[in-house]
Amino acid sequence: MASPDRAAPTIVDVAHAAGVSKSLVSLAIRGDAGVSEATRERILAVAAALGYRSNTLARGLARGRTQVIGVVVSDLRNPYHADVVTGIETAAQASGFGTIIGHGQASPEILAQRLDQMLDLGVDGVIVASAMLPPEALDVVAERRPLVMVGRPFEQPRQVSVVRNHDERGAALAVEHLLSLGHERIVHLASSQRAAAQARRAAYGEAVTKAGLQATTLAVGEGGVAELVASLEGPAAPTACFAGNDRAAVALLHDALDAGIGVPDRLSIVGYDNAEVGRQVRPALTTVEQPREAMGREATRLLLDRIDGDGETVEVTLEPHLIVRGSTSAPW
Amino acid sequence: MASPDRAAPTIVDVAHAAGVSKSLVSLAIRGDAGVSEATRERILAVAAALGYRSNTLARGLARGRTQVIGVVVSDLRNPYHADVVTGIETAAQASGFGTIIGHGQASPEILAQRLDQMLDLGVDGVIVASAMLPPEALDVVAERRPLVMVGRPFEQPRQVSVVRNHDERGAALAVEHLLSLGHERIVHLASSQRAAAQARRAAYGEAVTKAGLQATTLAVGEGGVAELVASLEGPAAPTACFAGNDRAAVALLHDALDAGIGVPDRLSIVGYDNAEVGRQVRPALTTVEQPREAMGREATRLLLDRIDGDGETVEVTLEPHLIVRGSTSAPW
DNA sequence: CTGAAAGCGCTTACAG
DNA sequence: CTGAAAGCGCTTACAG
Repeated sequence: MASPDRAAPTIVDVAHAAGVSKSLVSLAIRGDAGVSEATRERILAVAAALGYRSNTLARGLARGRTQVIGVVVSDLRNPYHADVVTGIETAAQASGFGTIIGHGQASPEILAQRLDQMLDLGVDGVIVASAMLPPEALDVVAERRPLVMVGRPFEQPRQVSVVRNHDERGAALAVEHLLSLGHERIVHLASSQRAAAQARRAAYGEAVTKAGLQATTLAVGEGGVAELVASLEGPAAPTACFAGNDRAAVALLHDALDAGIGVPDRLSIVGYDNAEVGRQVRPALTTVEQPREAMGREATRLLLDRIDGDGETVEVTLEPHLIVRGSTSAPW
Repeated sequence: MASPDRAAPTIVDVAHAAGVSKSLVSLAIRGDAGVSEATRERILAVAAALGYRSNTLARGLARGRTQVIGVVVSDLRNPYHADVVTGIETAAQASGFGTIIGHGQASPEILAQRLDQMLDLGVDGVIVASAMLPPEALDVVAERRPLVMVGRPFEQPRQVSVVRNHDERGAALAVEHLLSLGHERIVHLASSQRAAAQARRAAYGEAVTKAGLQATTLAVGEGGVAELVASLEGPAAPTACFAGNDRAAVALLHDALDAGIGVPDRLSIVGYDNAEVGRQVRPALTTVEQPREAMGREATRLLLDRIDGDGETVEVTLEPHLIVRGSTSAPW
C-alpha cells in the first residue's frame, strides 16, 4: 500500500516540536482568543516548518463540520453550469468554505448517487444545479443536510430553497424586442417539457396576445423546426421566432440558412441562455441571458444561512437580460 | 447550528438494535469472511431499517483511506474535460471508488488550491486534467499522494504518470488527409505555445516537408488569422489549412467566409480536438479527435495501480483519429 | 464465529 | 494562559 502522506506530521508532532500540549496547538491554529500572541506565533512557525496540514477528516469528525460544501451538476457538458459553479465557488471561498463538485452525467440515478456520496463525505450542505431530480428525491436529501437548488423545479420541494431566473420576464424581453423591431408574425419554438420551457412558452403567448397578435407554438421534438422552415415559404409566413433555448435557435438558424432563408433578412431569431454557440454561429444569436454567476452566489448565500441554523426555505428569482446580436432585425 | 443528519444512526445504534457488538457490525457491513451468513443478513437488515450510512470521515480516519479519488480540471468551460471526467468516473466506479471534482477556473493558483483542499479532504489519489501546473508544483503534490496527469506537460514531472494523446500522429493524420485530397499548399495555424500545440506544429512541418511541400506557420495570437485570410487573395494562395485546435479553425472559418472566401471550395480547413462547436458551424469542421474518455479511463487505471502500491511512473500515449466533415474537399 | 480495547487526528469542555 | 481527558464514528488486531 502506498503510504498516504509519507509521515505526514500531525498536531502531536507540532506539539512535541514546540514543547506544548496538543490542545494548545489546536487552539493556536484555529486562532482561539485564549492563546498568547507569542505562543501562537511560535506554534504557527513550528507548524509551517514541519509542513503541517490539518486533516479535514479528523477535524470534520471531531467538529461535526467540514467547512466544505458540495455542488452537484446534472451535466458538465452544459457551459451554463460552469458559470453557476464559479459563482458558488467565489461566494463559498469568501466565507471560508471549500467546494467540491459532483457530476451527474445527465442521469438522475448518477446524480442521486453523487449526492449520497457527498453527504457521506461530510459536506456541510449541498447545492444541486439541475432540474433533473424530482422534488421527493430532493426532500430526502434535505432531511440529511441543508440543500439549495439552482434551476426551476416542476413543483417547489418543501425543505429546499430554490434560485432561478425569471423565465416569464426573459420571454417577455425577447418578444418585446421583436415587437419593437416591427414584427407582427412571431412564432415560438418550444425547446422541451421542462418547467422553465413551459414558463417561457406561456409568457410568450401572453406577450404576443397582449400585442394583439396570434400565438403559434411548435415543438422541437415533434419536427417543429422542419415545419417552421417549411412555413417560411408560405404567404403569411412568420417573420420572427422566439426559441425556448439557444440550442433550438441554432438548429433553426442552420436549417433556415440551408433552405435559403436569410437570417435575419427573412427570419429574425431570438434564443434563450446565451450559450457559447450563439456567439460562434453566423449571424451571431440574439438571446436572453440568465445571471448565472449571481445565481450561484445567491444559492451559496442561502445555503450558508441554513448551515448556520437560521435561514428559511425560500425561492429567489433573479432578472435575466437581453443580448442583441445579428440574428434579429426589422422584418422585410 | 443546523444539526447535521438529525440523529443519523451510527454503527453503535445498529449494534444495539441487532443485539451484537459494534465490531461485528463493522465486519458484517464490509463483508468480512468471518461472519456467519445468518448474522450478517440480520445485521444488514437492521442497518437498512435504521437508514444507517457509513460515515466516510470516520472510516477514512480509521482506515487511512477514503476510497475516493479527486479530479482537478483547469476549466469546466472546456467540454474536453467533461469527457475525460466521464471516463475517470466510469473507471473509478467500476473499482468501487467515488469521484469528486475540483475546478481550477483557468487559474494556476486556484488549481493548486483545489488540489490542496482535496488532499486535506483525504482523497486517496488525484488526477489533474490540465497542462497548467508546472512540473515542480505537480511533484510537490505527488509527495503527498499518488498523482496522474492527463495532458501534455512541457517536461515530464518526476513522480507523476502522464496520459495524453499522440499529437504528432494526430497532426500527421490531418496533413495526410489534405494531401490525399490533392492539396499542395497547406499552411498551419498555430494555436498556442503549449507543448501539445508545439508538437502538432512540428509534426505538421515534418509531414509537409516529407511530401516535398513548403511548411508555413502562422500564429493565432499574432494576427495569423487575418494574415492568412489576406494571403488567400494572392496568386499562389494556400488551398488548405491545418489549425492547431478547433477554436482557431472556427475563427479562421468565419473570417474566411466573411471575406467571401468559400469553405471548402477555396479553402479547406482541418481542426484538432473535435470540440462541439465544430459540429455546429457550417460547414461542419473536419477535425482530429482525442480519445477523451479512454484517456480518463487509462488515467484512473494508472492511479489505482499506484494507490495499491505498485505502479510505476509512466507515460501513456493514446491514438487520435480523424473525423472528416464538410470543411475539407479537393482544391479548386 | 464474536466481544473488549486501542487507535486514527482532531476538538472541546474542564481543571488548574 | 496551559495541560489532561474524553469523545467524534469507525477499523483492526487480539482474545476467547
